Amino acid sequence: MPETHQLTELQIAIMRVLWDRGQATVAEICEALKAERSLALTTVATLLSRLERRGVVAHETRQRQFVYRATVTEQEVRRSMIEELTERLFDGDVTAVMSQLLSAREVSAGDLDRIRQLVEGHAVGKETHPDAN
Amino acid sequence: MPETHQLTELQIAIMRVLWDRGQATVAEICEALKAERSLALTTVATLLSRLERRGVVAHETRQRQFVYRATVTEQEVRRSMIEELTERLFDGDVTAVMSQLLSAREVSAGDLDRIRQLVEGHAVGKETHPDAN
DNA sequence: GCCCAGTAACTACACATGTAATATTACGGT
DNA sequence: ACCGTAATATTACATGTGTAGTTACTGGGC
Repeated sequence: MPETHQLTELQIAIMRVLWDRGQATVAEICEALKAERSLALTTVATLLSRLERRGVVAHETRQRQFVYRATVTEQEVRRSMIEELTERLFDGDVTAVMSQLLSAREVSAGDLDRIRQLVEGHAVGKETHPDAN
Repeated sequence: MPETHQLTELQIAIMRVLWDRGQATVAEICEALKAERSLALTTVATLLSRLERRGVVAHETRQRQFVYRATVTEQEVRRSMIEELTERLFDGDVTAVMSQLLSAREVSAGDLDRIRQLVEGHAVGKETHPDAN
């Protein structure tokens, strides 16, 4: 059972660096984040310890420095968080979420095409016999 | 324009009561929530004051009791929150969110049909105005 | 062998949230 | 007029988060 990993914006930003690079030192993460937000090294270090306490990252010491890596995948967190949102705010109604997504954003024609394919692909892989479309 | 309304699970639960009923007293909200979580009246009152401070609910006094109502619609909050999630965790990629939604949940054939219609409807009614819905 | 610079550890603080006890206030009845 | 009771207002406290200063440790250079 995957516990629910709810992360804040800043926590996600940090995780993103780890997901993208596989691993990183505090300094590297700090550097990577500098564009969006300028944080002190100690700040990033604190955040990382807390994330480690929560079990979503881990570190090993390499030549006197902590090298962090994520222990949960982006997939897992994405799943957790979209699931939570769907449940809490949309009462589990996937269609409502889709509707919201489509109406609130600019969705290019190409995206629409890919979405169509997703839906079709999903329809095929269903055990409920092929409904005539 | 629309500030971002990020609400926690409990806050959403309270808002839901207001959205469903239009308005409610502290006692009514407390009662409505009793099924999922048993909270003291004062707890609910505190939560409501804070929500009022944040501007998402308002109250009027009616025969000695506060009657609360939401000042933001469920639509607005849904939009805000799904938007935020899409942006932060999915890097704005609507298709990725869709994919996650489809793969992580049981989606009935009926839902798939409705989703198809959503997509088609969207493909047709593009550009002009962001109304509809 | 000693000290510096770079790291990590510890400490700190403000704000939001979940949770509720206690205090205050004021309406309605006798 | 007084009081009890039902509401609200005030106060409190633990936990999580964003943010960072200060302190402690230690390996490498002189």
